[in-house]
Amino acid sequence: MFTGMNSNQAKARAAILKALAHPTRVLMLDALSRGDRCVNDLRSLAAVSQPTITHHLEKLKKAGLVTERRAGKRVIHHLACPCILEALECTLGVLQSAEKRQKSAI
Amino acid sequence: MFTGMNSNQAKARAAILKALAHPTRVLMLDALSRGDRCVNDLRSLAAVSQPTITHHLEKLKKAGLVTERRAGKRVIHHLACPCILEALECTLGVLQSAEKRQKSAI
DNA sequence: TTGACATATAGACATATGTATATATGTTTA
DNA sequence: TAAACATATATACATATGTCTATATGTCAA
Repeated sequence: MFTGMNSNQAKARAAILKALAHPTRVLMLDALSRGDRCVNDLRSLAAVSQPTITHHLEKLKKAGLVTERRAGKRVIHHLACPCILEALECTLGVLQSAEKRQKSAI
Repeated sequence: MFTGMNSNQAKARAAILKALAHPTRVLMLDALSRGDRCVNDLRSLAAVSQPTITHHLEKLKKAGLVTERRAGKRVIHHLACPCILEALECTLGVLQSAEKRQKSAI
């Protein structure tokens, strides 16, 4: 009998997806996909305070998506797992098929 | 100048990722990837009440991930956008690379 | 048409999340 | 070493989320 994914696997996967599931964090990962950034660089992506950016980075680090290193005054953040960009990418498919459904419904 | 993803794109993508980002919903999507299911079938995946399952399905429907049709007493749910399974799949890569990091840290 | 079954809705509630302000810590440079 | 800059931590708070129980609605079958 094939029972599919188990509860622990689902929990682990959901935890990673949760780390992605915020507009600001999506923007941060997108930026990091094009190069490493310090906190201040990332801050310019969204209209939120510096502690809020730090907080979002904390979540990404805990999920294993981002690593950091200090370089002088700055703390540089790096995309630890570029494979996660596929998850970002594949949301596009959902948006497009939703669009298609809307058009055909006219 | 290349500015990457914009705020609206990020919001739309995050909304879809948010719909995925719960253990029960991950289990439901995994089950639906192997065939259509009614609410009661899906209920057996997790130890939660029927209204809670209905609530999770509502979120998946709003995100455009799932569609439904009535068949007699049952309401059958269908994976509208199988491409979203790639997002589930790619979390595996993150988990594995986290595992690898832990081992090398010993 | 009544009873049984399947699903949806309403309402309540505890916890999680995202945000800000104020402040502390760490690092460089004058 | 003092000032300036970059980041982190503490705290508070409003809103979102996940869950339940109770109840309503929809559908079939006797």
